[in-house]
Amino acid sequence: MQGSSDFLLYVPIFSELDEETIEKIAKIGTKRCYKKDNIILMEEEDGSALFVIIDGKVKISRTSNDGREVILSILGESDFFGEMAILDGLTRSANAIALEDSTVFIIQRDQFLDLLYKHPEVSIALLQELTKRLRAADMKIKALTLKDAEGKVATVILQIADDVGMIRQGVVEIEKLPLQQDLANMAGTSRETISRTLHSFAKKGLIELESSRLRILNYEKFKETYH
Amino acid sequence: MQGSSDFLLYVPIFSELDEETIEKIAKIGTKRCYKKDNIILMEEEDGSALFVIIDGKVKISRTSNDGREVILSILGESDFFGEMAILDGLTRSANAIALEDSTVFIIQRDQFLDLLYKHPEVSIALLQELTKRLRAADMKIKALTLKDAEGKVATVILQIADDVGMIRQGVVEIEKLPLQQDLANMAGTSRETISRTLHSFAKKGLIELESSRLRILNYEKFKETYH
DNA sequence: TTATTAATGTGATGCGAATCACAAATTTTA
DNA sequence: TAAAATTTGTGATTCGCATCACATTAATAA
Repeated sequence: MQGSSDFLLYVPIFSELDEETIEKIAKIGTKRCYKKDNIILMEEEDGSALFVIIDGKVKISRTSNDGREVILSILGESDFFGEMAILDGLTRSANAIALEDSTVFIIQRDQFLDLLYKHPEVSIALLQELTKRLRAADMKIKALTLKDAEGKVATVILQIADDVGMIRQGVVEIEKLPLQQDLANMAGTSRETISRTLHSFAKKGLIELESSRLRILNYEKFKETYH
Repeated sequence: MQGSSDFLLYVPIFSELDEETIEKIAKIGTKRCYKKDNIILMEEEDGSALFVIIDGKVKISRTSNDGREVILSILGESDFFGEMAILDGLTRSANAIALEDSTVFIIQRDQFLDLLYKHPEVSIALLQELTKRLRAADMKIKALTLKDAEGKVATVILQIADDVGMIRQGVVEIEKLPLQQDLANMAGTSRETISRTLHSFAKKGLIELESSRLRILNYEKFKETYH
């Protein structure tokens, strides 16, 4: 059945595999749908699997005892998660919640480990992906440590732009900016500060806001100013 | 020459390899010494290699334009660094500076990549190590985002305890606590706050301080309180 | 040992941003 | 399309902690 496993081709860690292997992977996994706001997996839960997002958006977060939340990342189509628990066998350290109705492809731990042993190129690709995430995490730590609220907000905007921004002649557009509360949970500031800062950026002519659309008017300059 | 490559046995990513392969690795790399405070590698520098610490301590940090520093980690014997630039080919994102006179073992990029392809078990072990680092990074992001100064300091102390703490009947001892300024750069607070917070912990009976030695009197309770 | 430099302790002050409070606007649903 | 529920905007207030300033102690060099 041609096309049924196409989505796997766009997953970075599988993209180097030949068609036959991709088909095989498609068979060992299962698809599953999650409604908006539903929990895909929970902190401290064990039993592990790799989740590949076929369609939708998923929020990866950690929460404190008193219920406050840090959003570590927002993942979209062909991103994956759940690999950490598979690799080190420890319990999960984060939650995954569907931000919109989402479909995910699930590969169980053993099958995935098997894949790693049989196809070293998957390991290498996975190493590259983890490296990318580690770089992003280090950047975030730097921002949280050294920057003021304005700088933190800018860093989050840039991160989202890198993830889902559309570039059109120097202008980067984010179609559906997350809610201010979510931005706050990503930036480590308050919701009110997000509101004030975005408007201050707009006043300075750095960005343009209309409803949930955000345009970075001069991406290079913005990056330069707040990198 | 027996013993010359012993240090490689304790490096997690090599520990699964047979003696012969270890010997081979020992031959393709070179040793190098760095005096205290010397730069081992610099941000934005390219040309990559894997560095394994044979002896000493190395500080991995990032700096802002105005010279302020975030310490991402402090590494010791048989830890390694430099793998990110190797894996994704991008320029370095951090500095490495010798905190004391240190000896490192250097494997050039190509040789290391070769090793990864020929020995999948190295890849898997490396994946585990990167996962561990990612977990630590996520924890730090959570602490920086959600916790107050006290919580941040506690998190750093716990991290150091995990890295180099000696356990003796429920008491965890850190022999050589980093300087307050370095602790501040790790915790994302000021030097003064480190001083005040440590004394406040001591007053509460949570820790004991004597010169550069720190004892966490009730590790479990401390972890519980500030986790 | 003494002199010099580095690291730490601790009060006083000020500022950035969290929090509170509520109005306005937008989105959802009935 | 109106009503209800979210989400956003924006002032006023509070508070944590960075910063400043300097004394004290510890480490290093002379």
